[in-house]
Amino acid sequence: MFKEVPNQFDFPRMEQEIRAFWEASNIYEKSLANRKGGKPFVFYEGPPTANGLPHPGHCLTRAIKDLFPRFKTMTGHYVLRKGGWDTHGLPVEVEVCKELGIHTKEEIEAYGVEAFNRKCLESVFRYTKEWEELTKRLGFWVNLEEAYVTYHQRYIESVWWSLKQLFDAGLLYQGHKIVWWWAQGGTALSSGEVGQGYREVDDPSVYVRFPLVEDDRFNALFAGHDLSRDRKEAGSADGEKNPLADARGSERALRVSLLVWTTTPWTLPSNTFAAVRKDFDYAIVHDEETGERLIFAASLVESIAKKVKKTEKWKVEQTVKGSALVGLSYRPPFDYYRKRPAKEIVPHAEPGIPLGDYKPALTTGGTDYACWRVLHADFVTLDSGTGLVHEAPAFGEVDYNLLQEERKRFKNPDSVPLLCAVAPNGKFTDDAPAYKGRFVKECDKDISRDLKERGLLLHQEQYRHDYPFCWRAEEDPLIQYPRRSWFIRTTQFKDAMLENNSRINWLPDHIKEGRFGNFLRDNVDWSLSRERYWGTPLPIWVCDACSHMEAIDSYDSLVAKPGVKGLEVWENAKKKEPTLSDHLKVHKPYIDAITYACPKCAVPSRDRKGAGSNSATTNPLANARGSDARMHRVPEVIDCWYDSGAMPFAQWGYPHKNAEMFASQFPADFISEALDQTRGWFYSLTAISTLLFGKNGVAGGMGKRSLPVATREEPTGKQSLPMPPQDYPHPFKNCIVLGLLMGEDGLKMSKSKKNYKDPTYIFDHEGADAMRWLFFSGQTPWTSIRFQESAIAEAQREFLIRLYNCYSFFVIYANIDKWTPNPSRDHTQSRDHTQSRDHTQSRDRQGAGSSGDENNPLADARGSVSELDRWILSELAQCSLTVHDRMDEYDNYNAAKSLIAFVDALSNWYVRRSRDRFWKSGMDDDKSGAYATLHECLVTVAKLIAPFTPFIAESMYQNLVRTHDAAAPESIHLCDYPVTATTRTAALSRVDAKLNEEIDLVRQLVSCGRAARSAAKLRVRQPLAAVELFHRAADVVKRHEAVIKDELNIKRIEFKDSAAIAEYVTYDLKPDFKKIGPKHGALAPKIKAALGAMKDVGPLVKSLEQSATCTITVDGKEVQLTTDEVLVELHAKEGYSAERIPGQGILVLNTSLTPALIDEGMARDLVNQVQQVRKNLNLKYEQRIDLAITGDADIQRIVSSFGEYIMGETLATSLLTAPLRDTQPTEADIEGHAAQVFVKPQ
RNA sequence: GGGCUCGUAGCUCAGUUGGUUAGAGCGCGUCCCUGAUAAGGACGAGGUCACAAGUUCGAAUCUUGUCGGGCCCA
Repeated sequence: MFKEVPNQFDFPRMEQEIRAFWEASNIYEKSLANRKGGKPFVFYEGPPTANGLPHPGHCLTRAIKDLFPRFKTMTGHYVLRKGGWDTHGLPVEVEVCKELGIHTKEEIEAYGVEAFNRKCLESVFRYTKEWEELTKRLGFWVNLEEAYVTYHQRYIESVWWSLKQLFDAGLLYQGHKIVWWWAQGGTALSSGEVGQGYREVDDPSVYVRFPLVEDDRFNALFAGHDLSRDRKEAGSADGEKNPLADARGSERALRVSLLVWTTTPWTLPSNTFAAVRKDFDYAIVHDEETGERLIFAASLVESIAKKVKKTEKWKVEQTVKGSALVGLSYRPPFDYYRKRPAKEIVPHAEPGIPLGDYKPALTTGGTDYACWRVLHADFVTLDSGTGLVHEAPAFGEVDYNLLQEERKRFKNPDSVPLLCAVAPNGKFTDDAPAYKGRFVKECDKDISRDLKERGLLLHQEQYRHDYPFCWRAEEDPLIQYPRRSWFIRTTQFKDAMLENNSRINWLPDHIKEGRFGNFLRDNVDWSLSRERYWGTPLPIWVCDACSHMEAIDSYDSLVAKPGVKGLEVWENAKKKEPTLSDHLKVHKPYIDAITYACPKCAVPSRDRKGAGSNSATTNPLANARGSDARMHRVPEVIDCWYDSGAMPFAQWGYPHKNAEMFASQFPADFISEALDQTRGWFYSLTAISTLLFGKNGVAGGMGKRSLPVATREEPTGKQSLPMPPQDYPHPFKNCIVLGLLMGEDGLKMSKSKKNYKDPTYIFDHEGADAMRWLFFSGQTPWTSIRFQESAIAEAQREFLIRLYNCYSFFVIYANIDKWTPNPSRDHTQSRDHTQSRDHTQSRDRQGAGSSGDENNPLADARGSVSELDRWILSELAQCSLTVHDRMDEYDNYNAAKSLIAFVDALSNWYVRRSRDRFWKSGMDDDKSGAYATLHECLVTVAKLIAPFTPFIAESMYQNLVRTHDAAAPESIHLCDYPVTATTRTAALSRVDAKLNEEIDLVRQLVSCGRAARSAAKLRVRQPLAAVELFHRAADVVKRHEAVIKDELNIKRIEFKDSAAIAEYVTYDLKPDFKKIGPKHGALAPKIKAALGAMKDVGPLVKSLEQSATCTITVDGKEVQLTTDEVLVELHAKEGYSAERIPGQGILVLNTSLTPALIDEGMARDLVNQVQQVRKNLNLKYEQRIDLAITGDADIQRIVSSFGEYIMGETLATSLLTAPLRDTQPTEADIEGHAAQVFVKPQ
């Protein structure tokens, strides 16, 4: 017996029971052990942070992360699923700060970094329980017990190792990064924080003259202009001597100025360049009044002339492209830097030259001014300003990038200085003596006044725009400001990363060239360091005397350094509080306390040449003799994205341990995260892997084979470290980029709006399977969908409940008939791998399952004579193949569609058509064939959906298989998938494509028949004499005549030939554009029109039928069309209950009724009424009854003539036409005749 | 401001290398069926495929622009 399946099915409760079973029986562990030795399928878990509660979005990622590993496991792969947690970073610090009620770095330091980081450690696992519960209820199988944790010492040491590789290869360097800086608080703000603080304000907006300097370029540009005459005029207007004239340039040139616009006057003292766009048009405007010439964007001349009331005086003398301006040299608005000796600003500059005249060497030969030139920049626009942009690279990120680009032109990039007259506290430094000590924003007005007095200010106005302020000190404007920062030279690997990317299978594929590809093409060096507290400490130690630097790759190697000191800080803390996590010792502040002797300073100076930078042989005593210079760690921690991107090796502690494990689990076959991770995890994985293990990678690339071992100071193991594969792609081959989940209202999910249901609520109401099924089947995974409870319930109805109904139907009748499956069925078919160890449970049955045919225990199903059985099994085989093939391509959406279509066919055709077979009494071959077939379908579908909806699949399997076969695998998740790579061919042979096509046609034909009935308003219970049918595939229809008659409740099908059908139909001819389009071109629509305009297409149809061609006249030309170029459509003539059947056919309903047919219809109505009564009485399906029906003479007649039929259908053992005693009758209306139905259970 | 992406029926989503009649489910309406009943079936209404221009014999599909949503970066 099968376990009864309740009508009121409780999915959530079933799921909890299944989960308990899995946990009690260690099914997940067994599913791994079962595949040990199988081909590995490598999955990487992108670590979530557990310091916040999981939300529905995490359900989607965790569901898809579960789907493919389960599928791969069932197809024979060994799929390790190591969990992971991301535990570092600003979000954690922010949480702790909230808890402590503090904000700033000063407050954190006042609280104590030691105590603060301990708080962070406590905080990161605050919601672990919730995460674990979510993971388990969702059915996500992942090893959380051995999850990697980014703050663990072992993990951090792997990260250190990788950073040391980069450092030693010169890929880790210090530079500047322009950050949004809260000057009063002395801290940088994250982009999220900056975003919160934007406010609309009025700032001064100034139009400033940058007078040009006379040089070759200037003279070339102004060769045709007579500037001397203007000088005289100008001289008389402005005074005798131009105060700006000096060595560089002449007064002649100073009469021509660039017109530059800015809303931050305070950045002008630090001006370094002016930027134009090469392809814009610039006007040289001559002021006929003053004689001066201004250069700015041609399209803005009119509007700016209006502003300064020069519409009459300004004349455009010439228009040039921006490219003609590039290279021009100008006089900056302030002299502070220009007049200072270059050597003060650029240490390697030769002495005695002012910065204004400093011309360092170019890589291409020759020299150029270091500062105050016109450059090209893409970001210049004409939306506002003058088309000429003032560049102070210290105070803008794009401006800084421009500086970096410019530096590349010079032999020594540092020749171009980063001018910054502002201190970190937001006040001017000595570099701008006039404003020294004043907050920059407060100097705007004075700067404008100064410019005006010196004749440099053309115009000034107020400009309203959005500007960020500090979110915790609303009156403090933020400024962009350069900070020292550590960078990884990722740009050097840009091409390698692009090559790597080109091999990755991205889903959807536009990510490859779109979002991710663009990001790689625009790659800038990775800003690695963070001036924070809770993170992986940057493992670089610097000598306080000579600035020598070393990277450290493990705690042990640090401790082994000569003259190491400061270990006691950690030891004392641990002594004081023995429960302190040992992982903290590699964190701030303990790690910062550790110092050691500088190996360079330690050696007498004459020997220094010989001392390598990472020499471990230096005599530790040398320090005492030579110097007391100490190596201190730099204060920064690293970007936590680096942590997560290092997980391919760091999760195993590689290379300090687990080298083989790493080698066997690299690269990943499959990862998946949401779209917002493109520049996060996807990038950090790709960048780190390419730099370390790519073709020119520093830790495994070609020509660097020794690194993993050689850099270790004390190789502990004797085994050599296996090299990771270098072939791209790595570290992941396939990546599904998920869409983002929106709330019920289509907007971003937000706790305060309460626009989404909590995952737990869904688990309790609809269940995890329902949610998973929606994710997998509702849309492609990269579609951003609304997370709506109703959608989950709907997906559940459409598939899970329909499947459940089939399952329930089977169990009900199989139990009634005491039918049991043949237990010799094999559920573990074959292995994808040959070297597998014995699989004792089913070893002896292996042969039967693997070939999948004659000897197969399914023989009783497959050998069935019933066409219906053969058909559904063929459809089952087709569906299994499709699901396998789609899943193999990571296409869960179309796999699910195929499953939906199959269950629809099973439910709405197979089960419905088979009812009589199950209901008849006794047991014959047909009936047992039907049971075996339905059982086979249900078990196979359960296996097919096991990766999708693992709970209901398990529930069905346990009941359908395990109750009768104790030798079958303990869980469905230990079974083989119905189709695997090795059984694919066998599965293919089980598909009878012709039969599938035929039944498909029959189903369509029946559907048309129903439509015809519906149009004639004839209920299906009313039998009809005949339909008249014309169809090209009449032979197919004839083969399935009985089915069609039964489905349509008709007595006869009359087949008509094409001559007779003309009576019912008209023809419509249409061209097949796909065929005639390329052939006839512009004539195609005219052919259509010509065909449509013909009054009688009969001759054409006849011609097509006889000779497969026909000829029509279009535009006076004869055009020949062949059969496959013309679509012949049939239309029923008015007055017939007729329907057109796809595939060229027509069906006409004969609607005339005879008394006999009416009687039969009423008999069926009576049966229906009796069944209704049975149901109301809650009778068991197999309950026998005594039946009586009373009514008028017509009813009496029908009961007596159809008595046997009625008794058979209603399981009545007697049928009377007089009331039954002690039984309440049920009144029934049979086509207007009153009847009373008496039902008495026996 | 830049990059990417989406915009198709009341709702949620499909739509294969451009082919002239754009689909599914839900919802709605009418009807049917019901010994699977938290079902099932048929039919119907509902779409200027965001808008505009262009390429083409032909555009939901390709190109450009505009508008709107989203993500990422500024």
